[in-house]
This record gives sequence, C-alpha cells and structure tokens, in this order.
Amino acid sequence: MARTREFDRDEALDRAMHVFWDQGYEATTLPDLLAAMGIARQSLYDTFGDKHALFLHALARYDAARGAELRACLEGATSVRRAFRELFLSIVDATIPAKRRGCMGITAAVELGAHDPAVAKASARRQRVVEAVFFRALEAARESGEIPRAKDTRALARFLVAALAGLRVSAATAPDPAALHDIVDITLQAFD
Amino acid sequence: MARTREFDRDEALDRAMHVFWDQGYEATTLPDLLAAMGIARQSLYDTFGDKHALFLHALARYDAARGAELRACLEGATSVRRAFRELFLSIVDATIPAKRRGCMGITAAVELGAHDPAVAKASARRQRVVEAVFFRALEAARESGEIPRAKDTRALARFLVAALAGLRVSAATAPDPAALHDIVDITLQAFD
DNA sequence: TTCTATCTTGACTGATCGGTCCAGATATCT
DNA sequence: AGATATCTGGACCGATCAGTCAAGATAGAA
Repeated sequence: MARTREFDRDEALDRAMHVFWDQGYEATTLPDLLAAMGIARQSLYDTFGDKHALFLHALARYDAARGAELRACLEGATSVRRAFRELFLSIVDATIPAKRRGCMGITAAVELGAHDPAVAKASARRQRVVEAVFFRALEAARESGEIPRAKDTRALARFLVAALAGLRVSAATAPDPAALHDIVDITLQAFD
Repeated sequence: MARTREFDRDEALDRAMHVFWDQGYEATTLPDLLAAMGIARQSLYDTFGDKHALFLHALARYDAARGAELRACLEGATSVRRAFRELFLSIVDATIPAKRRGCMGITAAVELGAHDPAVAKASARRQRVVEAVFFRALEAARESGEIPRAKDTRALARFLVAALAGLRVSAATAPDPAALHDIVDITLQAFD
C-alpha cells in the first residue's frame, strides 16, 4: 500500500533527546537535530511535528527512562539508605568526568518552565512521579523497620527530590568530588 | 569636548540583567534588551560590547547583588540557624507567587555552563563565594557555641549551597508551599 | 560662536532560523 | 506488473537573528 518508514522512530527520538539534553532547547537548531537523527527534514515534521513537539516527545522519553532507572535503583533494595547513597554517588560520578551532561529535566524546567506551560506541566509531573517513587521506597523501608516509625516519609521524599536536584546543579556548576561527597554524606543524615 | 552619555550605565545594565534573568540567554533577543534598557543599539555595543559580553556583565552584577544580600542575611545574625531558616523561607516566598522568577545564577549555569567557559568560570566562582560566606557564618556560630564543636562546617557549608540550589529548582518546578516547607525543615536538621 | 568628539538613531547586512513545498524514489498491496 | 501511498532529499520561504555602518543631533571646550 505504501512505502514503509526507513528509520526507527524510537532511535531517532533517542538521538534527538540527546541533542536537546546536551544543548538545551533554544541552542538546538533543526540542522543539529537532523544531523544527529539521520533523517530528512520532512520526515521529522511528519513523524514528530515541529521542534517544540519533538522536544516534548524527547522530554517524555527522558522522563520514562529516568523513572525506570530510579525505580530499578530503589525497588527491591535491601537497604533503602544504601540504595539512595548509590543513587546519589552515581550522579556524582556521572557528572564529573568528560561527559559533562546534566539532567535534561532540570535544564528543561529552568530554561523553559517559566514561560512554556507544556514544559512546566511536564516538569511538575516528573517531580510528582519521582517523589512518589521515593515515597514508596521509604514507606516500604519504614514498614520493614529500616527507618524509624516516627519519620515523616512524605517530607523525607520531598527533601530527597530537592537534594537530588541540588546535587545535580552543584555537580554541573563545580565538579569537585570532595565537595560532592560532603553533600551526599550530609544529605543521607536525613535518614537518621 | 564631547557629548555626554544620556543614560545611566548601571541602570541600563540592571534592566538588561532582569531580562536575562527572566528569559535566559538564548531566548533573549537584542530588541528585547534594547526595549527594556531604553537605549539605542549602537549605545549598547559601545558601552557593553556584544550580547555575550553584556550577559557576563549582567551576571556579574547579579552575583554582586546576590552576594551582598546573602552576607546581609547571615552576618551579625544572633542565630545562624534561624538566619538560614529565614533565608530559605524567603526563597520559598519569593518563588511561589506571580513573580515566578528563579535564580539567574542557576539558569546561567544550567543553560550555558556546559558549553560556555566564561559562564562556567563565573558559576564556579559564584559557588565558591557563596560557600565561603556560608562557611564563615557557620564557623562564627561554632565558636559562639551555637553549633557543636564537632561539626564539619566546611561540609555543612557545601551541603547548604547545594540545598539552596535544590530548593530553588524545586520551587521553580512545582511551587507547592507545603512541600517546600518540608524541604526547608529537613534541610535545617543538618545543623543538629 | 565654532569646533569636535561622542552619543543617538534607524537603515542595512549577511547569516540563520523554523517551517513548507515539490519532485522523485521506493516499498507494499492488489 | 501496476497502482498508490508514503518516504526522502533538497530547494525554497518569510521572518528574525546579532552585529555594522553612516548620517544627524548634541553637549562641552576653546
């Protein structure tokens, strides 16, 4: 009936995601995207809509991948505290070296959130999802006795979401391993 | 000998700062700047150089103002802990309402830091300055006995810098007062 | 008053932006 | 094999970008 698409939609979206992730929204041009995605201009518009729509698709993909990663980190962990420690340290390690890539979610929220309702909504949603993942893990830990019964796990989850963002910003701003480890250590004291 | 400048340099720079602060670097156009500053194109180039140089000037001005503000908050406070509480809460209050303006420093670092050496350098410097201000306040508090002698004030200062960034990102992403107050409360437990 | 250095203004430039259109290629279905 | 729907590539569009240039206005020095 018709010609089939020659490129893989998800792979192309993945590549677009990485370009936006690396450069932000405004600094990314269509030629940048086309080169990275390896597809023609018209294919991009046919498949994803315009630049803004493509960005939202990429952001959703990022959120999904990131959410899965977080869940994998925390669910079924023997010690939630240790799981969070590893999570934070993995961010420290991932942000320091040559691959100086931050968090696409934070970049999107900071760069566009104030003026772009769709991005603001996505950001708020992402924050809720992460908080929920954290909260579930903390609740499980409280029931298992790892965390004191008296702990306000809702507040702790919120704090950890903010701490994660703070760590990422710090890591992106001044990648000093010693300082970042200090930050992680004190953050984890919130479990006591 | 020659005609005198008709506009006030600092006031014009201040207005440019607010535009960048509000919109970020890439999304801000020369016409935006000229309209806000109320000066002609040529005057901008003569006085501040190109857009990028103007941004660096604006960022430096922001850092100076912000640094003075922080010092005023912390220096001479009777209780450092209470001073930090007020500092954090002022950010919560300032970020929530209509004036949904984030932190120009974080925006600059996140949007440009990875690819713009001058901005990266300014961001790192700002972080060092803020950490130093925090550190001094904490040291003074330790000597006055407000904080336990055993506290690692260097680490605590670093943590508080990160916490501040995390709070700002959270406030910009999902301005829920209850959640933000939870975050502040747990952050302040680091003093115990 | 005259001279002159500098400010102001607005037109202009080449480049690049995001987005559209069209012609030709191609794979699937009948 | 033929018909056709869709993909691909590249030319093209008006708009807008940051930055420059030149001409006129203006204030201070002599």
